[in-house]
Amino acid sequence: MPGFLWRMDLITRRASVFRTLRLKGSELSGCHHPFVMQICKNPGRSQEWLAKNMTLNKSTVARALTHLENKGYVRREADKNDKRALLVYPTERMLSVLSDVRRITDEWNERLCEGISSEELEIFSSVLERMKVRSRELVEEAEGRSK
Amino acid sequence: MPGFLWRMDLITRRASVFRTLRLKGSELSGCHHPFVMQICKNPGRSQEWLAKNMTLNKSTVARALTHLENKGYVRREADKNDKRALLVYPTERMLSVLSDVRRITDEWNERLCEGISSEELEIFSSVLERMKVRSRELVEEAEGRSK
DNA sequence: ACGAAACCGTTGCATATGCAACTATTATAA
DNA sequence: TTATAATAGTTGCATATGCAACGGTTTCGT
Repeated sequence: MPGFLWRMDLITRRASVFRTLRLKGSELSGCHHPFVMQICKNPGRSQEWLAKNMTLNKSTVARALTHLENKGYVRREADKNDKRALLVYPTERMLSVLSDVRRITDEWNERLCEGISSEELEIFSSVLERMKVRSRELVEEAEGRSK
Repeated sequence: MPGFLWRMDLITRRASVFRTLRLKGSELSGCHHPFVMQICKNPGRSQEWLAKNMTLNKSTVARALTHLENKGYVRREADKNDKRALLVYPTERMLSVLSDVRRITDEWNERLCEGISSEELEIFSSVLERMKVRSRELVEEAEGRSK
């Protein structure tokens, strides 16, 4: 029972610090890493889709993408079937930094798990996955209730 | 192996959204919750100690405490043994909102765990605790290396 | 004892993020 | 069909957070 919330919060913040330290000199800040991952894994999605799936405000997504577009990391195209939407695609440049992003996050994940048995990790991963799903439900419920 | 980092990041962000929604009308934002918890649990610590233990920049802590002090939630006293340090104490007002903060975070934690067996949660908690410790080591190592 | 280094807090500047209001487009319902 | 509601994106404003530089204090090495 003792506060999963605060412990995850701590670990997450430390992961962010770790990424930032590993990124000195890079043009991309640690905050852009999730965008690199999401956009490369899901090319051609709308900003709205990205905001929902990353649980970020759509204005945050819009501004991050403006920045990434100016730096040449993404391309945005109007959706032909829905003139409201902009579809986001990675450029070659973004694809070329994907491996760096992966390397840093993989290093974090691997070293974070040192000394933990694979059986434990298996269960941990399974629980984390269910919590991820559940967290989405809880937020949607809370959002619905507040309207 | 599949990205613990991003999943924890998502869950953590959703927890933040959840707290914010539950807080409509309150004077304290979701960002202040960790301060309430830490200061009530560890009264009389320095800002530096809080920054280290919350993995926040000391300027962030300083500003949050200025805000909380102005609103009457904390009291800061100069350390008699070290004129550099300010010791932070909760006021009655902060103690009176502690139960609300706990209620919101407890609700999140409990509902996040629905459908997960106590055996699994036991292991999850144990792994999370080790990751918390390890995350601190990794950040300290990365900080040392970057100097 | 003294000078250098480390430590603690503050402040200026920059970025990240959120909320609410707005525009334009699409979908729905009467 | 037309008015209304829902959706997608942008922008102004506010807050949260980080980094670096600074000033005062303490510690350490010589």
